[in-house]
Amino acid sequence: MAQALRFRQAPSPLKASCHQCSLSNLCLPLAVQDNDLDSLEDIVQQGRMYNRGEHIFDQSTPFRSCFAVKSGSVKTSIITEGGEEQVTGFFMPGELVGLDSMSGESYACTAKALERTSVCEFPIDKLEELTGKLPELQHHMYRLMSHEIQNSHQLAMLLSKNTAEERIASLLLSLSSRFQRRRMSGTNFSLPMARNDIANFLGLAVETVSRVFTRFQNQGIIRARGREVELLDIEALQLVTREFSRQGCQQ
Amino acid sequence: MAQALRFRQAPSPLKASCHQCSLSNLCLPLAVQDNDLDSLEDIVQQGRMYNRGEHIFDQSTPFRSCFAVKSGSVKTSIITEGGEEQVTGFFMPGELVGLDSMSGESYACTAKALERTSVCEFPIDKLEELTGKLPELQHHMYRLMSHEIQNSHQLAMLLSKNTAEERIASLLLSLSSRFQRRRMSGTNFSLPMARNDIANFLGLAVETVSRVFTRFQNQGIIRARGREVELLDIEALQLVTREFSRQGCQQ
DNA sequence: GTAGTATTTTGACTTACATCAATCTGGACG
DNA sequence: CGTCCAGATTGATGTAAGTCAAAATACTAC
Repeated sequence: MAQALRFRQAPSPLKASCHQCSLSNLCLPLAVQDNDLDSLEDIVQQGRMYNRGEHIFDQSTPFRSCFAVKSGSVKTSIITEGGEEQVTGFFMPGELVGLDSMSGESYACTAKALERTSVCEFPIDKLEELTGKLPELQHHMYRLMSHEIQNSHQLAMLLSKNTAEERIASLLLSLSSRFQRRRMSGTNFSLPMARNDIANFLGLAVETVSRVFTRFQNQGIIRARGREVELLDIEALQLVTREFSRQGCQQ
Repeated sequence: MAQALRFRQAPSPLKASCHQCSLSNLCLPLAVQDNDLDSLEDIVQQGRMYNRGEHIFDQSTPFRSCFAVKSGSVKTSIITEGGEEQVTGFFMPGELVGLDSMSGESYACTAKALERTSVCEFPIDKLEELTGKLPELQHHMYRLMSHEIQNSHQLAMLLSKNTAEERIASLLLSLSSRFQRRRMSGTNFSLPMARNDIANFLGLAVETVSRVFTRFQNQGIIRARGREVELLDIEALQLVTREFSRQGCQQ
């Protein structure tokens, strides 16, 4: 009952408990010593719940905070002047959203909840202050941002060099390993995003995504019904993603 | 004469002078107060000169340092297992190379001098230590990395949504503004990279790049002879890059 | 349940760019 | 000053994936 009452006042800054969080081995707490965890808790704010489709922030929002996904999932995308959308990433529990926005006044992208989602908020000024005091946390931030650059380069590579099948196989494998990190099934999961988002992210048309899904299904590599996906043959998927480089080798 | 002697011993760690560097308003010194500049100088090492084609580091090199381009220019690329190359960026004087490598033991990419190039080396452990002491420098590092993520997202967008003409126009405009930042001509410059690198970076075939260059030339938008480029009509180029979004608007 | 809308799938046709092949520079070097 | 060879250009042809159109399926809300 007391619990319920606490959640009612969610929009107001509510201290989160990293100590008790099941994601503490994935999220920022991963980088700090137990005795420093308190100082991290001091700056975290328990964010509110977002329903599917709600914006956590968009490109017109002044940049104040980074957000760690606590439950659910988030899609980030850039909206061009012409209204075109480019999905730049999907974020799952334990992952940090907003690292691409630390160089401007406003957020560099729009973040939207793909399902019912909760986040923890890290006000950037407090976070920077803290990373100045905790070298391991600073180091971890550098690592996270660096990793984000690598991810993005990887995506660019996928977009410029790989076929539709290779791109989709890569995405499925990426999702698989991220589910596994959270001790969930890596072969049997529910896609948090629509086909449309997948298509946009991978630089394909929806129709193409759909066709590849059915092709994979016919080949017995996956089983897909709507957003429910089962990876029947992970090795075959891995083979698909490497098909390209293997051919490059032969020449 | 004394000068000449100093440069002879270049390979050994030689303290660089940020105070006297003409790039101090672009590079890391930009972020530090005058009275803290000494501590930055203390950790910088004057790197050696690299001839065109020489590797500054590659994916097998253990990650130790970030490098600021002092003169010349650098190309970074990822080499896949299959030997395929994906160019991930071009770096000009004042820009920092290696930010994508801060999350692993080895460099995440290979950096190659596109012409005769000199760099300043920032050992990462010393740099992290220093950013822990100088909040503005830490802030600047976050900004740089964040900007790198944005750049990369921008590239992904270009690759997944834009035509060959739009991609090339974007690259030309990006180079133009980067030359201008260094108080050089933004309309009349020499491309540091080969057509091949442009093609690879933009996810195109060399032939396509070549064709677009001649098309632009026939339209009177640019004048190009080999690597020498003159932007005759910047507005037209900007128009090309926005062509796409404008059409998106009309629908 | 049923109506209504959004998402996904399937099929027919088109297109921008890749690929293949040949020719044309232009700078390095003896 | 010609020889060489990597890089750049130009042309002809093929194809993966986009676009358009329509049907099928999944959600939502009343």
